[in-house]
Amino acid sequence: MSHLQEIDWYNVVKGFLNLVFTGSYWVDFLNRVNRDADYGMEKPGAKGETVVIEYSSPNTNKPLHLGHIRNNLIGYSLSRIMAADGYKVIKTNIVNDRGIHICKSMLAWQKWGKGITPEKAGKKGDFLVGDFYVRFEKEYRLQVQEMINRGLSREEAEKNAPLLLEAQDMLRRWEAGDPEVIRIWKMMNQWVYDGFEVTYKALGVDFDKIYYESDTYKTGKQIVLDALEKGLVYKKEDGSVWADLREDGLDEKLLLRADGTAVYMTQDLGTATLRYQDYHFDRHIYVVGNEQNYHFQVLKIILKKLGYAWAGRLMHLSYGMVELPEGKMKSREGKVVDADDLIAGMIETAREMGEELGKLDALAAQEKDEVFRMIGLGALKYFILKIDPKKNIVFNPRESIDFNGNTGPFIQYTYARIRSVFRKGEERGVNVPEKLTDNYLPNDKETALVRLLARFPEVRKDAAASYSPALVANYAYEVAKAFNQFYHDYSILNEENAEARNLRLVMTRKTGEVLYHAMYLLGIEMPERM
RNA sequence: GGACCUGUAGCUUAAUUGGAUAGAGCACCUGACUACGGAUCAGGAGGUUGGGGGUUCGAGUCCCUCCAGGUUCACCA
Repeated sequence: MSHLQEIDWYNVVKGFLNLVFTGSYWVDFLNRVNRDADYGMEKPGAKGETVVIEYSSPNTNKPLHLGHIRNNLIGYSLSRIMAADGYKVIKTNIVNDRGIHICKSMLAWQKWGKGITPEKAGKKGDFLVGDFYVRFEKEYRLQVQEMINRGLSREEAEKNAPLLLEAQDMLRRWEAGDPEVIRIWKMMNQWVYDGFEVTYKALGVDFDKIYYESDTYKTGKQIVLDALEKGLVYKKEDGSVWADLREDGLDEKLLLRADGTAVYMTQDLGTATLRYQDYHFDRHIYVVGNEQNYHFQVLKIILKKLGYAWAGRLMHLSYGMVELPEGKMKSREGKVVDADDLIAGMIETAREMGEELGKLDALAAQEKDEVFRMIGLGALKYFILKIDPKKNIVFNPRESIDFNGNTGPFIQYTYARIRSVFRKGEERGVNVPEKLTDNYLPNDKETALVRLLARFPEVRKDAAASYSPALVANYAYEVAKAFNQFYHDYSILNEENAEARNLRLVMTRKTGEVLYHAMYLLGIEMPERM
């Protein structure tokens, strides 16, 4: 033990061997990483493997809500974490633009819309379409109740309400290519896309490739028909097509309806195979809520049954639901935390707090807006991402999201402080040294910070291996906290001992870089001042 | 009913994957700048890790069982 010069001393407590690194070990570490501005980050693609990450996956019949925000943030963060782990990453989205849900909105618009458009209504298109979805649901409920009053059972009524039959008929006409149905469908979907675009942009997420269910279901149908020909799946008397999963301990699974139309599973079979053709991925991660665990279990089994060797490369990152204190969010009943509102509200809160602190009064209005936007979004994103993805979140809209403590703004603030130090340093002509000597060895607070910095690559790797942005978020907090503790007790620029000042300069710059990158991995921007 | 997930301080949560006295933040109380930024820092109080068994040197973590909550088992997506 004594011949290892990196070890200062050791002791044994309750069967544990404690090794304490020497101060010069940490000086060496800082010298090793000093000039590497991308310390801890791999080059995207360096690994030579491709990972496709699907997230967002909205239905086109309503605006995005808080649940989608969690999905998007996890997916986007994960894409950056995987890229920083050396993967080539393809960010992708499947738009569920087809199906009975959109037909419901279309039908309601046809019946009661009087030709209204987002322009005429002065409303975002996704909200307008969502209104008609709610309207359909309301009228449908009325019809059902009326039928029950006339003596039908609830089940019969729900199944045979004229509005539902009309919507189902519309879906059949859509799949048959009826020009009028297609026209309305295209028009209303476009309204929704335009609305989504605004939300995605506000949230700061994007995609490399977007798939549309209205395309992929055709591939899916073809796959099922081919499998039918090969005898891998079978047809029942009524003409519906099924896969038998009973030897896998599951049930039978419908793949095509009796009328030949596709179901959800059909299009996902198509989407997966199209993506494999497009990217020959080594891994494919679906960021989808845990309510679809069964779906993805079945998807993998069916693909395997159909002979696709890459079925084993599909992973489902199953995250928990976001609920309200009164229970699950329900779009149909309008009980949701709307994404646009939440984002705007966070930015507004950041503005109020910022104006009150008054630190940015010297900045132009536009610059201030930009900072408040970063802080509001930083608070929201960090709040969501610091929680283990697989846990459910209960979000109480009446309790505001914190800006102090273990929060995004705390970390942003720490970064702004660091930037401020270097701005001041430049004014005074202080430079960060190329190399440190070990004439000055780090004190306790400095050592605590540096050893945290040394853990960054490992934390980043763990986050990639376990698909967990939360690890990065909590790590960033620890670093920021350790820095603030050090910063409170010691001077950097004002330190008179040049050796000590140099070590602090190197360490502080590295802290700034690590915080910046860690937050980058979460998709959170860092302001130069706040 | 079957399958899967979750349960840690009033609230939000962490725990190096089986390791040391379960660690933070919010809220509550008490303190700290003529300093490079107080959205900060220091301290106090707050825990039978849902209950009970078991596995072993050692369990918040693994196994069994019960309790509570959630999801799913659709010719919805």
